[in-house]
Amino acid sequence: MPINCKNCPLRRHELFATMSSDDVAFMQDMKQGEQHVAPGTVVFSQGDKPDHLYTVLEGKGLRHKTLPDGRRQVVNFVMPGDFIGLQAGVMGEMRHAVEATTAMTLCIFNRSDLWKVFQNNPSRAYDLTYLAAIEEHLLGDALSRMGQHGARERVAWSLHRLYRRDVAIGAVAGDGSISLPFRQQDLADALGLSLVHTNKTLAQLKAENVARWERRRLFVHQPETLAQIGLVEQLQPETRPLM
Amino acid sequence: MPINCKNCPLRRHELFATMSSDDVAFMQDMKQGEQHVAPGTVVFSQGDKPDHLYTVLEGKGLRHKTLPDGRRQVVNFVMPGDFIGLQAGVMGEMRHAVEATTAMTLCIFNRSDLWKVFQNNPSRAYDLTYLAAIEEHLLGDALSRMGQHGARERVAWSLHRLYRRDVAIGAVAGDGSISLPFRQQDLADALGLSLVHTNKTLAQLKAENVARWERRRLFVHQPETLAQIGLVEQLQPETRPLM
DNA sequence: CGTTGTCTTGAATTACATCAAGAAAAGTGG
DNA sequence: CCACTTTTCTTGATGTAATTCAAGACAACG
Repeated sequence: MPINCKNCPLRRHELFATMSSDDVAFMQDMKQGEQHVAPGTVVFSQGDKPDHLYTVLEGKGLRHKTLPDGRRQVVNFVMPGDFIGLQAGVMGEMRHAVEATTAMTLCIFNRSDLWKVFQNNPSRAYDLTYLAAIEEHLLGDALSRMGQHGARERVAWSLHRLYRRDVAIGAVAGDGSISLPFRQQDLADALGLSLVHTNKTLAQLKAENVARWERRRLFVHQPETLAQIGLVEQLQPETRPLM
Repeated sequence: MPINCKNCPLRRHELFATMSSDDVAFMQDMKQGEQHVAPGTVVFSQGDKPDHLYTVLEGKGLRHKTLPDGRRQVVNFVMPGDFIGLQAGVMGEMRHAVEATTAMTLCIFNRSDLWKVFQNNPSRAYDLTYLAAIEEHLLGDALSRMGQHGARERVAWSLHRLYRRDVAIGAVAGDGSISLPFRQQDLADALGLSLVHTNKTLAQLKAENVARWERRRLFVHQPETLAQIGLVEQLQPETRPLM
């Protein structure tokens, strides 16, 4: 029994921009159902021209690019509320892969309906552009970190970002930890670091009692120390559209 | 005397997707005029909430981010045909600065008209999303290069990309060179390298007679050697919307 | 023609990668 | 539930690509 958009639990969080009830109804109408995928499932492959686009309702995953020489860059981590496949929807094909790390629940949309959004619902069309712009902004940020900062800053920055996002959707356990179901190799591939060096940097943050990542869970003991190390600027809480 | 969109010289190039004459008329109607800016002009500052958006008709520039610690990341190079300010248009404020390196001619649009595009012209609205998606793709690519490759690969990749783009718009001089009016420091900041190392890498490519960059002009003597070094995959010629 | 910005080159230093090998988890099948 | 295998994590030692420092040459500019 799929969730009704009106009651979508994600919508409650402040992270997501409020929608008019018309827009909610519109989305409900476009929603084709839900899909559950197992951990490790490749939702999109690089080069895919998929028929469906998805909003992530539950679970976490990775976006990554495979380069001509076989190396892998993790472009982003996929979190609940993310809309995936827009790039292919608009450009024709996926330029990166999306892989589920945990089990995921996906809200299904038809790619062919994308055009109808632009024709019939300007405000939702605007939100699609908004989403693409946010993605661009996030990547620009990541690029800057990679280009200008060292391993310690990068690791702290990345952990901080993952933590903030989960806090924003209330995905914090009683012990204050969040789910971080990735391998150190994934973080290394995201930050352009070697596995070994990533490991040593994480060990350092742990020894300083700033943050501890083990058993697929991240404990941030000193959030703003982490922010300091990661050179995170004071940012007004951002909101983003939810499709 | 501003250019009429119908006769816009940029539109002729295959790089840019063809537009219906209705869309051309629509753009013409939105066009507020043209602006000429001198080299060094800051078109947008980071944090700006500008009233205007622009299409670059002539000239080149830089998009860059200033980080909390003062370091600078060049996020992209701005070329004729690029649409700038969309991020602020949709997100409210610029997350990076845009600076003219040469004199530039800009086609002016009102930010307040952006919403009208979504309301009245679905196909142009779609193109805006397309542009944002392309930007995202380019940044993802850049991120991958930075994360996974060494200085030689990065420099070659970047030069190749700049070269390809200018070839696509026919901006190649009789001697086969293109205009590359940046400092080595700018390239270094784009690639996350030090000025010194960037310089030495360029010197190496020059010694190998692959490419030579001097006096603000780039000569690519061996395009596909450059592509090889830069690990550029065979890509079908992409087209992009022109606003 | 001096002043300033950009480029160039060499030498010293360092942050990070690579190599190697063992320890701890996490799966897998009986 | 326990052996067995595989994956992931951890740590030390060594190597190297790229940074930083320093100083001079060249261009551009007023």
